[in-house]
Amino acid sequence: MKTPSLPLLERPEGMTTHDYAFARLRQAIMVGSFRPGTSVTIRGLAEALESSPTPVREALRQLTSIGALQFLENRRIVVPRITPARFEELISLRIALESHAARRAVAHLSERQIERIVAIDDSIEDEIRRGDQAAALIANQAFHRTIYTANPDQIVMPLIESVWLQLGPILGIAMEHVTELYVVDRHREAIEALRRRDEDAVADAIAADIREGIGGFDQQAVARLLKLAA
Amino acid sequence: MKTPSLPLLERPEGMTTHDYAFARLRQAIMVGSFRPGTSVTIRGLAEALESSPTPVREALRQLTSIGALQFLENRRIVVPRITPARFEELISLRIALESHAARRAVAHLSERQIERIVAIDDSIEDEIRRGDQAAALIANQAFHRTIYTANPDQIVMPLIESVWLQLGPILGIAMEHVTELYVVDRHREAIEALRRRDEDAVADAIAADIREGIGGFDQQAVARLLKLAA
DNA sequence: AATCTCATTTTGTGATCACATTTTCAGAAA
DNA sequence: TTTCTGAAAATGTGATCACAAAATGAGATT
Repeated sequence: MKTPSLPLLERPEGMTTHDYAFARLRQAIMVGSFRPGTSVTIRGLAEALESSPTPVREALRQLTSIGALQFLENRRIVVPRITPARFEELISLRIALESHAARRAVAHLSERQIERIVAIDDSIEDEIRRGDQAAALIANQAFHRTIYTANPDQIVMPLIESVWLQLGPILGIAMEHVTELYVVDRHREAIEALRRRDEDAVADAIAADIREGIGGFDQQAVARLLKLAA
Repeated sequence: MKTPSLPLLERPEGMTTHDYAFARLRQAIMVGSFRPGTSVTIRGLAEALESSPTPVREALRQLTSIGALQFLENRRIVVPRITPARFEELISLRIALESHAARRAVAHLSERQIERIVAIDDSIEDEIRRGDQAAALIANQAFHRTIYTANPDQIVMPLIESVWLQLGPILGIAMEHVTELYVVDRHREAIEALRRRDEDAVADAIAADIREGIGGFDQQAVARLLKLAA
């Protein structure tokens, strides 16, 4: 049983072993380090994380709760496989959730926060120029997250991250087979709409950003990617 | 540390201790057995469930992943408190998620399934007549769940249930202070729309059902309920 | 060469225990 | 009466172990 390698992640002092395991595994899945269908073992990950089964098992259980992993009937733990239909569901769900979240964040965004969002958008382009796909992905998520979490009572962010996690594995495959990073996004448009406090325009820009970004893969392209994953 | 009492739940043969603990705790929270702000302990629940800390802790960790519980900084485990603003967020999120889910289920519903949904709707009225609030609540959830899960590739149901769970505690309080059960719902309207395969009408009926049901509480009413919970 | 059998190994599960932190609360001090 | 103090109790954490189920793989059989 080969255990996938885990990207490093700083461990803040005082963080419990369980929280660290959860954060590290979560990030690994989010950035596409695990292939769909990969199976992992508690003991294997415990060893990789230099800890013991108990906290790792708790982390894995949490990850299944948010759809990032799956405990099968035969007690095997696997990264869920993605079908073209499931992929399409995930994309349409992203659009529904994130337009909703963006719309409800508009009223809470200060000029200051909008400037921060602009800075994040610039950093995305930096990472793309540098060719660091994983960093660009993280920055792109930060762009979206910063908008949505401007709403202080927001409940939706964990749900959105759950969908991101479920898209992680296919994203990892896509990154491997794309030589040139796509630069197309609707971030400028979203920012302009934020400045105008135009909720409809913000929601539309976010929806278009998703649809034309990862959602832009047609069914054939997804099927091709998934074949590569088998 | 008084441990809240848990509604009984059948334990299928072969179900692991952890799965049983999770299912039982989840249902308890879903039907409002736990008050907002209540704190629970691992050992207390382990005793109530006649098992040991390990599987219970895993179940609690999962429940935090879906927003049903909260591990505080000081390591206390509590049922999240609800503010009027949070309540409003949850309702608007329910509407966004469930209209989306309903819309995407329409094409998959067979006549047969629609008849099953009608039967469930009848059973809701039975339970209301009988005065069994918890049973009516469960049946109402079954009504919604049956519609949404007609879509076989659906991803959204776990997210919807997460929102239901977060509404559970305030629902429990509401049930205690409402003598007569409200019978108003838009189920008939939704069923008619399903029969016509009218996606927009289905989405509208579901949205109205939520808005006029639990969502119908205005901020003042919610604040009053929450004061009762303190 | 393909399939079957069975012993070995691997793996998830759940109970237990030691430890450190937090909470509780009785008694002293102001 | 209120506040402070410190010892005892309660609690979350994580490592370990025994157990049962599942997976593995070598050797036998067809």
